[in-house]
Amino acid sequence: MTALVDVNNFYVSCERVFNPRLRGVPVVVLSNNDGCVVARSEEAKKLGIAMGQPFFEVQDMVGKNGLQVYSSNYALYGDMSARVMNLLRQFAPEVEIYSIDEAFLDFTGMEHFDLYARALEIRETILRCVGLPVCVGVAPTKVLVKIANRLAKKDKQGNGVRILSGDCSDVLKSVETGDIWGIGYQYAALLQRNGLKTAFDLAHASDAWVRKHLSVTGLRIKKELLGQPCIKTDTEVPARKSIGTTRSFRQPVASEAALQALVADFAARCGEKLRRQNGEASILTLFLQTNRFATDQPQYSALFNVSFAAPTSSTLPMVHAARYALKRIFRAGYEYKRAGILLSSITPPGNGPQLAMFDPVDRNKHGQLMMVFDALNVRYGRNTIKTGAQSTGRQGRLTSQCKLSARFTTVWEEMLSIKISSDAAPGYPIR
DNA sequence: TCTGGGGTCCTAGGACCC
DNA sequence: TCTGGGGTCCTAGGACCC
Repeated sequence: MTALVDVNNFYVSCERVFNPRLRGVPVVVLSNNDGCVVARSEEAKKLGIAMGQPFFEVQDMVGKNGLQVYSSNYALYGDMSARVMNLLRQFAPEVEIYSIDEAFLDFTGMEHFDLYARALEIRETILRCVGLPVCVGVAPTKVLVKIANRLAKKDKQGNGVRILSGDCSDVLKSVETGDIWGIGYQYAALLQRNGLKTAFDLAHASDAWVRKHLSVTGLRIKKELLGQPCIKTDTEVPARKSIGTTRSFRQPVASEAALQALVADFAARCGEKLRRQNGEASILTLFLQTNRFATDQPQYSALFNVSFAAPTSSTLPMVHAARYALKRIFRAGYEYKRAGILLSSITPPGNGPQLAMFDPVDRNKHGQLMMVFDALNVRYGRNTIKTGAQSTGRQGRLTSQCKLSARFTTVWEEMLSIKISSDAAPGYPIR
């Protein structure tokens, strides 16, 4: 058996831990650029706000319905997530951290325990120690445990725990195909066209048909619905196969000079992420896009790959490659809305392909330099030291964050302070 | 006016090898 | 008329996840 622990409305719940006034009222958290809604409280869902909906479409609810709005605060959410994951490790020998707010727990061999009581204990522990509400599903396969967790969340009268075992036919008949983990919008439409409406229908379709139309991934989902585990629990944190830094700009950017600085910033950020996982990359990709929603404006999008002579983790050749790539694909006369840098073909140090006889980058020198870069930037804050090609920070913010809460748990100066009056706590010394 | 960011896996097709 | 078999690697594109 496998358990899935998932924090309810994670980003919103994190904000509520430090601001109890947000409880019981509609709250949403926005995506990076304050563009889309990425988390909603139950009250916000009831107002009809959809996941991924552009914020400007619901903005009038701020005044009309008392909607509370927050920019995403990844420093806070990342730290809260780490606290939850640490607590979960005491409940199972193997924990797979699947995303920032959910984890699979391997319950193999625990079938003779009271799994329901154990799931309840997980829920109570997380709530008591971190202040976050979670739901727990338990089932024999990952696809089924996703369904169990979803049912636990949907049942408002229940206590946040749902166990699926034995014959699940009735449950599967109540689940629409689009609500199955791994069946997205396109596959759900395809299944619908072919008369498969529920998880039960998919589970009993022929293997050959599923394989043909939904590829091997679909076939695995089908078997998991029948209780045969096909998707392994992976507790090792896998090294990333690609690393990217991409941004949509609040104001479109037309000048090549401004883009040169921005792509240098993205490349430098990618280098930091790559070094954190102790990898080297062989390929750098730059892409540029105009605003695809502005259909009345001329559209252009392009992508350019640069291969390094030898795999590298140094920011300097990355910045150089990014600027070179921009020179190759930049076209004047367009308003660029989005750009990004991707690193790929990532290998452990010294293991990647070398494409040239001589590596133009002095590995030792760059290695030491980057250690100093990273140490300074960790100690004194991001971009304390950077390459001359990067932006100077004087151009003003390119992205916007309208309402960012404090980094309550990771920055001393932003820690929550509480005033206690002597009337509120008679008999206790006030500090 | 306004529309995120960061990933993974799979498939088809082309180029190339012996 | 008729034109092999068995591979690898790469890329682009499509699907999905949170």
